[in-house]
Amino acid sequence: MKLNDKAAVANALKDLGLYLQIKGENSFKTRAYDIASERIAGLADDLGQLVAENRLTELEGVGASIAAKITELVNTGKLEALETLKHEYPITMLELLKVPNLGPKKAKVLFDLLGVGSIADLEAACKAHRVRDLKGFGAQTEEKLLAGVELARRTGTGRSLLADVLPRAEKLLEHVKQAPGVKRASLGGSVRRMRETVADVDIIASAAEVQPVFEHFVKHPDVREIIGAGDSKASVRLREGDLQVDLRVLPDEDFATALHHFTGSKAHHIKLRSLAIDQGLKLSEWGVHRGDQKQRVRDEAELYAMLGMQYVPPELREDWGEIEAAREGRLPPRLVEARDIVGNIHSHTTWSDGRASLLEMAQAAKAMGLKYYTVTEHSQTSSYAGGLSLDKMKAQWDEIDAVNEQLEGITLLKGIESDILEDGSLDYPDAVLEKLDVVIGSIHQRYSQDEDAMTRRVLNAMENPHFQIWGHPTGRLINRREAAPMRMEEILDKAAQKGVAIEINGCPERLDLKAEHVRLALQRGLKVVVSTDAHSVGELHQHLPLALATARKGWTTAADVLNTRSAKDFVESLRRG
DNA sequence: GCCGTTTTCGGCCCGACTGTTTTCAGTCG
Repeated sequence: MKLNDKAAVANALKDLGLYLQIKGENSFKTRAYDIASERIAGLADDLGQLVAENRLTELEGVGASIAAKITELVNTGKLEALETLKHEYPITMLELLKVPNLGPKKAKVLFDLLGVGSIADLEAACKAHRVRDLKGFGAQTEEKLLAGVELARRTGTGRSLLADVLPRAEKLLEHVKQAPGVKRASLGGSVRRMRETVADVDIIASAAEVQPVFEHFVKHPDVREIIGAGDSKASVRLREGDLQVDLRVLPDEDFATALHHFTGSKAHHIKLRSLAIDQGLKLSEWGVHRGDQKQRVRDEAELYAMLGMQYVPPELREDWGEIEAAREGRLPPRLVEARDIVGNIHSHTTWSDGRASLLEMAQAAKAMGLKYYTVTEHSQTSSYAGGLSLDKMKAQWDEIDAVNEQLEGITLLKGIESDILEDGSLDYPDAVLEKLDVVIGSIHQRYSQDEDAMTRRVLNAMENPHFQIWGHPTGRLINRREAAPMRMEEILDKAAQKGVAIEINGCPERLDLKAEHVRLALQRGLKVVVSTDAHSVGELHQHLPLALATARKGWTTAADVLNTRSAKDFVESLRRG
């Protein structure tokens, strides 16, 4: 069996690393599997091709040994070393590591001495008080592990949608800014890096005195319990969703380096610190030191300048090549920002499955300062979503004309979100499509097609000269539905050849294309649209920042985005051939 | 296990917090 699935290969390597940790392997060895796993997960190239051409070891962090394991995985679908370990331990062994405060060392002791090989085993052992007498454990640890069992069960994957967390995090940040003596405060961690899912919230603040800030922080009504508190860090859990929030408070002179440290990512930092060492510097949350001499760092820009590289925006700090690019001056000078966006792309009204009228949506877009608004209802095959028949579409054109008459300062563009049918054809005759300003083509059903069929379906659609924007390309729903199987590189090559633009859809659970794929598209010279796919006025506001965040994370500049252009330029640049 | 313009062997990012200890190991980010 062939396994050309980056996520599956990355997971196998990660699991292998975890098993080796439990076995007590050298931590640098287990980390090597971790690094390789992340490298594969974020890989731009086609994995099958790298294997076929024997080029895996060209990847940083992949040597002969791991290359052989990846090759085995891709060619056979299995990994002997991992299968052996899976037989050595219960199948549920790795789930134990999801319990807070239980790492590989303690898990090994629990398994070796008590036979604990699952969360259920752990619960039973704790309740029978068999854990507290083990060396290195105690009554408090036993209680913590028992509480951790509850938490691990409740939180499932443990990662929430960015959109669910971001507003709550911003609210807490505002609260922290109000605390006595706070000079500067910012979000950090994966929320600041705009990861599509996040596990917790980090807030970093500067103040002369720490305790008053902590006391103010934990009084927020959203805080359910205090998990821990030291000299510089307080951790709490929120009432809703068990979300953990860590607050660090430091002297203002340490703010920049602390913010940088707690923004991460871990991989970005590990590489950056190695670079610092090469330059005789030591980098940590407590600052930059040359010998015993602490260097003054006022902000993050100064930190990167000190290391002789371009400033790296938080969204880019993933070790996806940004450090090398920053050293060589190849980072985009400025990523796209909210102020660059002048048109709303992709939206639904009560004509199909939206919840606001055309006029209401247009007025809201105008109030946001936008200059144009594309009307793109569902097409006739999506009857479940109120897709427009030909007659209805023509009737809507009259209303669009009327609203255009009525509203000053914003232009409505006539468009459609056409289904890409099973064979790749669009949902209306060419004679209708050619009358529209904007045609988005999206897949809405028959996700079960295999990779070949799905790839052919999209390639066929791109042959249609009226197909202008590929809408929510992979159809994934984060934490709910996998991306449709397709050969993304091949399709993006075709899109580049045909002049099809790619949507970056800002629905919280779509964020589709995702950032890694956005980079692939940009590398091929493709243009993107930053879109809301809004079904209500609220979603116009909520989705745009999420689409922008995804675009930025994919290294997008204003010049790459078509809806930074005037309505006239926008429509003209969509026209093909 | 990976890596290399002082090295093909001997390093590998760094520190806070906690609970267990009586100087430290494990976990976490």
